[in-house]
Amino acid sequence: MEYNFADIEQRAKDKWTAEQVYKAHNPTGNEPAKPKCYILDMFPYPSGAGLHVGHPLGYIASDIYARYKRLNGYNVLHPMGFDAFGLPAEQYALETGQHPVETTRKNTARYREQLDNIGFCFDWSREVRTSDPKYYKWTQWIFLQLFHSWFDRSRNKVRPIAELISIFEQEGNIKNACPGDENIVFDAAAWNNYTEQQKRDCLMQYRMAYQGYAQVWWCEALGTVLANDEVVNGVSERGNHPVERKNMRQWFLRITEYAERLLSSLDNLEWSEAMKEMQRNWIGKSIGAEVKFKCLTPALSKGEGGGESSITVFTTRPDTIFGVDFMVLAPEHELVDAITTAEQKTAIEEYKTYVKSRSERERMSEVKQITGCFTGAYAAHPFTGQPIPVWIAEYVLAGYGTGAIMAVPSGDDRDFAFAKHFGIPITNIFGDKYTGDKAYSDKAGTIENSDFVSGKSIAEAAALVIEALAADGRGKKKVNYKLRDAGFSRQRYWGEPFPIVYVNDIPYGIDEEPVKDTNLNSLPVELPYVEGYKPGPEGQGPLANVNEWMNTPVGQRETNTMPGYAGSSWYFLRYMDPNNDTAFADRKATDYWNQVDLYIGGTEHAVGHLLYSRMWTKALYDLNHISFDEPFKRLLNQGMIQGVSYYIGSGEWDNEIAIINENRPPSELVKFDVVCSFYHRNERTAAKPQGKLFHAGETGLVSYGPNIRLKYGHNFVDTKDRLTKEKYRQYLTSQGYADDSIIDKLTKVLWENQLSENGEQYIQCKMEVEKMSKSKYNVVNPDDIVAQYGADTFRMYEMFLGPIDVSKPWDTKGIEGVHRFLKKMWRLYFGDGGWIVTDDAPTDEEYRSLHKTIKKIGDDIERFSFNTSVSQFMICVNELSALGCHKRAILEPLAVVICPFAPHIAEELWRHFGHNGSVVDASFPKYEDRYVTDNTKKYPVAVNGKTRIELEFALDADAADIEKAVLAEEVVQKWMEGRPLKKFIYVRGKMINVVA
RNA sequence: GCCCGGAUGGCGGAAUCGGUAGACGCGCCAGACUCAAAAUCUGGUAUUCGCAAGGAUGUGCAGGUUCGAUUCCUGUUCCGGGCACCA
Repeated sequence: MEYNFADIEQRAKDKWTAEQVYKAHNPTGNEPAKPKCYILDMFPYPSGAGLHVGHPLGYIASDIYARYKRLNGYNVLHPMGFDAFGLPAEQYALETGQHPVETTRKNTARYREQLDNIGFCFDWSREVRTSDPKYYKWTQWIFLQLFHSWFDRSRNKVRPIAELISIFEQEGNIKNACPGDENIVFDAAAWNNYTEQQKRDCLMQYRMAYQGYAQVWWCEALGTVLANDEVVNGVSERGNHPVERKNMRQWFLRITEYAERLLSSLDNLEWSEAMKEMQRNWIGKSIGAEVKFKCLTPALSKGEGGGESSITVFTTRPDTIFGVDFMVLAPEHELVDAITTAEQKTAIEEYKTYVKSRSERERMSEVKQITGCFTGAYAAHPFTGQPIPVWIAEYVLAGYGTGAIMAVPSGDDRDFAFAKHFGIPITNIFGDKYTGDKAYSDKAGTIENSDFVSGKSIAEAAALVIEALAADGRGKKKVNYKLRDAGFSRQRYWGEPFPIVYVNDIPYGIDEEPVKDTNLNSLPVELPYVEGYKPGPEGQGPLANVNEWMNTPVGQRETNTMPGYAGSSWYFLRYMDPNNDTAFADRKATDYWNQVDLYIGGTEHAVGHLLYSRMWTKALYDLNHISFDEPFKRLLNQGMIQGVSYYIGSGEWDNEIAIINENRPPSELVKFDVVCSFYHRNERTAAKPQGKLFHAGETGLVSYGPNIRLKYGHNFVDTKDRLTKEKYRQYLTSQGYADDSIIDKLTKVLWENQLSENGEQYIQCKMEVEKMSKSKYNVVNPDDIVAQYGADTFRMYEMFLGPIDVSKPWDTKGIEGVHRFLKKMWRLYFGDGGWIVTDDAPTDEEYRSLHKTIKKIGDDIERFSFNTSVSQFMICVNELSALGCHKRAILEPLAVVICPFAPHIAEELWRHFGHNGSVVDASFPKYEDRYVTDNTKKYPVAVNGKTRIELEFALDADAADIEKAVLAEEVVQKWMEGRPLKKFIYVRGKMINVVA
């Protein structure tokens, strides 16, 4: 009886669906108490390209873990859903004229089909989609909670804004400094005299969800704001139009208030150190000082305010203050215009224009080219009073620290390079340590040439400087975080609308006066269905075009929408109670399922999604909506599955210039045709003049590199990466080139001189590992693999490829081995005539094979080493086959052990063993110690570290006896070469080393 | 540029706590079965010297610690991910 995976898998799937075996139950109280286990995958964004074999990697891992936990008696929650709002769907809508609702529906259906094909144990009855109004109703609700709350620094938690208002009414903000603007200070009387507008403005500076200003990429030609992704080489990806940074009013989440808690509670999470480190670096806590430098600019001292103006800098090295030779402001710094002298005005304006065209990334990465501009202004050194020149430069970012730095060129590499470049004299404050060739940035030694801190260590000097500055209010100790508040507005259509209405230009939540009593007050605020998604006027989102939606009798609705991470910041809570219409989830459900026990996803979410989710969880915890303040107890990062691309080497097209034009006579431009279809948008091979990307049909000049991409080459090359003439013909046909003359033209340069062993002409292709993506023509669809080999083979092969957390290339060729293994396993159970399992008593050897496997699989699953599990199954089946074992006592437990990996075949075998229920509900077998421990060990015996012989001893043998036996050995004597024994090393169960 | 990873045969990888480097699989080579092919099975397969026995070398590169290093430390090269509006 053959291993007919198609039948087997269909039967298993039908059973699972019919009996709803994967439905997870929230406990009702009178059920037997099972420990819970919440296993979650990062839900996918349903793109139009469908799933490729890389996507399910993490899902298979979580599926194995979920099934294993269930076999071990846990109540398992393992849900799946879709992150369905986002930019790509809108982009696609703009290009094709299909509504995002439609494309999203189609794409999710396709994803669902592909996922179902693989046999996951997801409880689909709990599916969530972030773009479903029933879901985003609660995204909006949580936004309102954040809008209506503030962070109480003294209690280190978020509280309702109503409580802040009563504090203001009684004592002003004396005890609660304003996080949005430290200069806002008022007492109760002042507060009570504020107008409504003034009160709302003030509260906005406290809210966890607030409005402020942020720089965005503005594209005049497209009339829209662009994502970083849509800006390539300084121009818009669509149409190559110029772009610039523009300040716009935006919503933000005040995540910075949580910086310290986000940092400190990392210690309790079972995440990889690397992942925690990335979050720590992102939060970027640094301890230093804030120092005020008085401005010496005449223009300012004459200013109308009359008060002294000063530049505040943040520095992590207050000890180096006597080495300050110049100061640098971010070009966007608010003081720049005020302090710039008349002579420098033009130069400064020019420089600011240049900086507007630069991304933050470019500004931070640039080290070779040093740019900056002198403002003409000077500031006074806080101790010496010496004038210090004030510059602006792109390497200082407005968003970090105070947007201004004190530059110490003798102690900082970048300051040093800047000073050298602009010829600014450098003061040495490190004595002999500073040579003048480069900055001395080591944090060791003493500070010199520095007045009252000369001769002091760095720590002592820093403390003394801060003390001296603090004495008269010119500075103070300061903790700074790199973390910035999260921009929460998008000028887009396909996202959650804000539950905000502007009344007299003041934003109100729809649940508060004066909106509360109108018909606008109910959630969700539904996204209106519109035909077009063109940008609104003046950089507003498309919703600004929908007048009947935007304009209400009470006021105007907010026309921005929420960003992609809004819905994904809390979805793990919704799975616990997905259909609840009166709360985001019932408290009983969230108390029960609690934290996610295991969360699996890619490292690309290290600082975005994972940080925002943690913040939302903390806010909901502080406001007493849930009972835990960290969402993901344990995190596992899966690596990427990369694609394998094949290239045909060719000298002929090297550096050739051709004109792209589809209407040219075919006879002359055959080469170009072929090249173009191979090369389409492939930056590796078609150099893009002037940074341009070519789309089919565009016209321009292209020079070709020496490699041609063989699209989907894995379908054509043989095991030695060779492309035979026949396969090449097939390839051209698949690309729409049926004309043999093309082949002849290409033949001259492409074919190898020698024929293959089979006497065929061939091209030796070059294999390369790249990202698996549609644009690289190397994607492999899991559906094809499942159709050819079955889901069980696919699942096991994905795991067999390598460790879950590292990137590795997909190679379809290797799948045969796993498929052969399953067929071989099948033959333990079935002979030519059918079921051959007997009730014979197993031998000791058979028991050992089984029990070692049970132990290894359990251990491996617990440490997520799934690739070695697959190896162990192979070893076990090889052993049992060699022993001719067809015994129930061995094979029935084996079927259960393999169930997490290959659930379909396990279900089929379970049925043949006569069980009515599903194997999913079986129990994972327990191993017996006596079958997994050995009594003797073959020790490798080394002489001076080199293994020379293997000797077997009992594990409980006496050390002295072993030494005697080893030294008596002829081979050992030979390698000791007559030298006396210096040391005898014996590690029980490991090895023996004789040192002579 | 900064932060975080990774590098082991022709290929994917194993070696779980510093203790026999290359498990398992692919590919390749040889053989069995077959009219033939497929499927299946058996044996071999890091490099190198040697008929063999056996020896030498070998985990990106250069050092270090150790009786012993793929594993720990220092430096370095290359590759991948992230860098705040892709998700």
